[in-house]
Amino acid sequence: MASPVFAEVWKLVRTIPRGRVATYGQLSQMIGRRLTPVGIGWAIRASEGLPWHRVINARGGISTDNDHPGLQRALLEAEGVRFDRDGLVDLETYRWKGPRGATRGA
DNA sequence: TGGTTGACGACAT
DNA sequence: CATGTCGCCAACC
Repeated sequence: MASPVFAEVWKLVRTIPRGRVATYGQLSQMIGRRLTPVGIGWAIRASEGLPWHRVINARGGISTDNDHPGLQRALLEAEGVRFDRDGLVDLETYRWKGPRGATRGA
């Protein structure tokens, strides 16, 4: 693979529980800021078979609508993630806290 | 080899 | 509150 950081991103994305979401900036910080949010996008885009639909922007909105119109939202809704009228996810509710954040009850 | 763009984010205006 | 600019890492031309 191109870079170990990519693998980290992939592993991290794979760790996101079903019905939960993470932001690009969040993942960027999780890997120690070794990759910028844009880099996260690159890593995910260059991967296959990942739950990429669980990765959204800092506003809780979809940033992949250009590549897959409506797909990401549909996939998330299929997992029980609700969108408001602005098409945004309530990060306070669905934001994934990380691999160790699971220690706390929902 | 160098410059620009991008599945983004935060701050300044 | 909306728009503009810079930062960041990797890919593309």
